[in-house]
Amino acid sequence: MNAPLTEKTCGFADSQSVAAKLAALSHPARIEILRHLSASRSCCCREVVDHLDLAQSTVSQHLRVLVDAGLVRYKPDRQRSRYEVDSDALANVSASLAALVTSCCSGR
Amino acid sequence: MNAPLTEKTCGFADSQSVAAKLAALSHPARIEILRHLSASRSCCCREVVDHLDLAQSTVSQHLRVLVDAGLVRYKPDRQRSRYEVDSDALANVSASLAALVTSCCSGR
DNA sequence: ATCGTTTATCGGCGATAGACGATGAACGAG
DNA sequence: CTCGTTCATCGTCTATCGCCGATAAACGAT
Repeated sequence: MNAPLTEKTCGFADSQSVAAKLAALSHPARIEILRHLSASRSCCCREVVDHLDLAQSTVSQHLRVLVDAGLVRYKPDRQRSRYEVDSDALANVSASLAALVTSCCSGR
Repeated sequence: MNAPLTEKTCGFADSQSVAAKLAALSHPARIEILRHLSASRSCCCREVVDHLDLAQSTVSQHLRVLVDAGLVRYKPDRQRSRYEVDSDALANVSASLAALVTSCCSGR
């Protein structure tokens, strides 16, 4: 965990922000997109569209959700768009959830 | 991690089921409820209502979402309802997310 | 200059989420 | 038995989600 957590490991981000990040992950298509982004090098929208069997506009929206949540980085590149997973941010979400779970388990 | 994962650590639950569990966690009120459940001993609906400043019906619905997702156990007790966090299930979700994150990070 | 490709965004549609109040069932206490 | 408490469920309303097709902008290639 190299990303500096704004909260201590045993502390919490507020429910609001944790929920927001998890919401971005709470859709099968977006999880699939994340997997594909991390596995692929190209990371353009089109490629995801081919992989996913959804309309291009729909995929673009899903990507936007991930970007807005800060889980995916976006960089326009010619007529392509480069999307890539923000590993640190992702690790952060996972850590937040883990912290929540830990506190729930240790509390009993 | 004492819960036996049905998939290998490096494998995945399908996106669908992971997404469903995360969806249950993707609301501030439900996260708050989880925290309260784990911190409190009583775990009845009323107490959560007092803690949360939401209508009783709304809280009941949130609890139902958590129960349906398998993250909270429900047991009727007299006129009360006992809700308690299913630590194993919660740990499982966390592990699934961690596995996803790990694979995304290791892939690059 | 004119295509073809890629992409983001808009508008619309149906479905679902989230909130509430009202209601009735269950139950303890009096 | 009756009253108060607790709870789940129902019906309703509004907002948002998820999806699509259409469109326009950006850009490379011809």
